[in-house]
Amino acid sequence: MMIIDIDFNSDEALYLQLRNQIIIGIATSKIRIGEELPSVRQLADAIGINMHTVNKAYTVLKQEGFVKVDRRRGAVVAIDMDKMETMKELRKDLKVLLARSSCKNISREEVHALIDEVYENYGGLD
Amino acid sequence: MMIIDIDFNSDEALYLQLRNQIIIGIATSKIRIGEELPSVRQLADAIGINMHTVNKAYTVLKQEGFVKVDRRRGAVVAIDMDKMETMKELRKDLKVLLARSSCKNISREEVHALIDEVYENYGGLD
DNA sequence: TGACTGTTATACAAATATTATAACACTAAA
DNA sequence: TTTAGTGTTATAATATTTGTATAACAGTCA
Repeated sequence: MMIIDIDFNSDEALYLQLRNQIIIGIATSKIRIGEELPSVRQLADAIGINMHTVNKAYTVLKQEGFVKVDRRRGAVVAIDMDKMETMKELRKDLKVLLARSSCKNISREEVHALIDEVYENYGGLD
Repeated sequence: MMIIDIDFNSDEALYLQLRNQIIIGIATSKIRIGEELPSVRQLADAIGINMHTVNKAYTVLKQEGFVKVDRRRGAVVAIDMDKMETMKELRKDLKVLLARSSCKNISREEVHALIDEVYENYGGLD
């Protein structure tokens, strides 16, 4: 199972930290397509948080098309290829992110380089 | 003065919508460095929201180094060049964003293209 | 003085986040 | 068939965040 580390001092909601780390886990193949996520009770116990907080993360992941739920196997990684929807969201997020960086004198080239850096760090996913 | 349009049906907090739009406004030179933002009361009236909501947006912008406060002139656009800090935050945001896109089969090249597209749309800021 | 700044202090309502128990329907294995 | 494991749902309680509402304060400027 992948390692999840939650920052209880972060201002980011627990269920969102969980969601983000699971998405990163999928992208970096620490969790494979078809693989089962730990049960809500297991993961909640392991982290030391409530079952419902994990359940909320799983529900969001399901709505966003990262997992499907199988009665027999629990939450299973399964990607919905809603590429258009995702592109739309990405564009909106990037608008703010690029405005922020531009204000702070971070050039377009530096952003491109930063992206490549993150990709390399992930170990060449493409 | 720049145009602010708030989506009251959005799940994004009003003060964050405000913050983001002002940052985009600065990046796209709709508000220039040294220029004064409308007073909290003026802007609140114009949008039809409470003074404190605008004040919160301004406080966040100040903490993040986008405006400074002048007793005489109110909130003035002034960028703190805390480039290192901003880079760190960008990297963290990009980690999640790129993981998300990678899961949805959006390639590295498509992300680069999307970024260039947003930049072009802004009118070539650098 | 008078009108305007941001700031601060309360108070309140609504929504969200988190925890806590408990039960339900279903599945798989003993 | 019992038992233990899934996710799901319901209900309740608490804490935090968000947004609004008044009101006052100290400083600035015409």
